[in-house]
Amino acid sequence: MLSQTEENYLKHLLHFGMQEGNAKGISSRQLADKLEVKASSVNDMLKKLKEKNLVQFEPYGKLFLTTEGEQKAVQIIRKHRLWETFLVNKLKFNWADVHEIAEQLEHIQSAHLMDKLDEFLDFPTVDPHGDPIPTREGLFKDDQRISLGDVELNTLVKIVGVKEDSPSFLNYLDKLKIQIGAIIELSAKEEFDESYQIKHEEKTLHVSQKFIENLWVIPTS
Amino acid sequence: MLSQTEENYLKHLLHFGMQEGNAKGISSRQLADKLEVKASSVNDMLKKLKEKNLVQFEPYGKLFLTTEGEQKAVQIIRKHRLWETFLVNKLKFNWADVHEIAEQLEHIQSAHLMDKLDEFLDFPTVDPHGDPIPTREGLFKDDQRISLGDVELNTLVKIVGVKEDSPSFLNYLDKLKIQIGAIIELSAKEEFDESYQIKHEEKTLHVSQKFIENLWVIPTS
DNA sequence: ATTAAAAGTTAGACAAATCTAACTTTATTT
DNA sequence: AAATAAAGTTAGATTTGTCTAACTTTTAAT
Ligand SMILES: [Mn+2]
Ligand SMILES: [Mn+2]
Ligand SMILES: [Mn+2]
Ligand SMILES: [Mn+2]
Repeated sequence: MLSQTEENYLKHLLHFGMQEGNAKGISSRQLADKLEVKASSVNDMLKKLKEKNLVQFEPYGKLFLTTEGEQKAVQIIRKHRLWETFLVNKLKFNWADVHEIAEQLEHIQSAHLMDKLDEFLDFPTVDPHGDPIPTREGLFKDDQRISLGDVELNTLVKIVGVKEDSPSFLNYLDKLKIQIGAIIELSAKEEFDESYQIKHEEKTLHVSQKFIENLWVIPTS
Repeated sequence: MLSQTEENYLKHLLHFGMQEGNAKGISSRQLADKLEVKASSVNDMLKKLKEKNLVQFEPYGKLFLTTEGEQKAVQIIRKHRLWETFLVNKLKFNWADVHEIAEQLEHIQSAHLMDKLDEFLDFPTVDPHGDPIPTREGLFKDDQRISLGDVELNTLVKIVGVKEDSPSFLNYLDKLKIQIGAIIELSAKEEFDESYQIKHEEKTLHVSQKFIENLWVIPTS
């Protein structure tokens, strides 16, 4: 059985897209920053995970999750998202407050519990932030969402999720009364500071590039 | 913040009735057996908990939980029992299967979560095994339950709980179709092997002394 | 092509929670 | 009271995950 720490390393590796064959392999440096430990700690842990056949790497070489490591990581993400869904849908938590608690709950060891919770939640496919919930078998429904940052001006889109679920961003969305499911239009770009105008329910809002890049959308036909 | 290990020590000390002023102070030997560690490990941990003002003890002397230690322990028990209630009432777990998972869930750190869960469960006062759930403030409703082992023959009683929530005992009760709330009568005792006859819904059952001592009951007037 | 910067690695140390083995104190027998 | 057993303590070792500080390799800049 994996320790919570080992699980966290695997999860972050998957979030960084470190699956086998994925070109944009990320540095252990960034992993260290993200996990808020020193690079040497990351190095020590990677050796340990390699020993357990969960990652693959050679000194000064490329780093990858093995299939086994990826599967483990996916299950942790599944648990994280199911718990977040529970907290919001059942316990009526604000969507900005659930991530921290889910960081703890994702390490509870009981496959049976997750099956029961999944059923109780009526088999949700996305979490409160619009992130897909993998199946029991570890499969993600393939999704067509794109970043609002990649959308042409004057296209109608539906917001389906957020990239980063930081409280500051989520609370900002709440303040603007923008929720998942909202239909918006990216109506203008201000070259000077790369800011944008978006239209939402008759109102026009003015937001930053960072803001629009943080939203997942799908075009509405 | 306390580690899970520290929390487990405190919880077990409370279960052993080690509150200040309680005469039946238990030995660290028994604590070691229960926690499945060596006596020396217990000794090390007790020193640490003493340092943190959670227990009080001198070498070769009596051992007690401080008020602070007791409060912490009560909160852990509260969390354990609320989670068990959630698992049975909401996720439809069998009452024999929840203890193990609650052992993990009791260590999740979020007072807000427990308040929300408490509300979601409609403020339960007892867990699925009939054990009282302390309030937010750490108070146990004082209870009149007594052991079925201490009941006179031919008294009608209502089963309100079980002492040990081991799967073997709980599954045995399921097999006998005896649930919490059942009205039974202790109808006869066999001197030879200290076994008993109990009446339950027209049927007469034959059970051991260990069995009846494991049930909490209240007399029905 | 050198040099400088960044990234990655190693050795040695530390705190937490555990252990074994030896020792001391207290309790129980005879 | 002396001997034996049980309980409790201590010292020193181990494992996990981290650190610092020094070192090596790779990448970027001049
Ligand atoms: Mn999250
Ligand atoms: Mn999420
Ligand atoms: Mn329990
Ligand atoms: Mn219980």
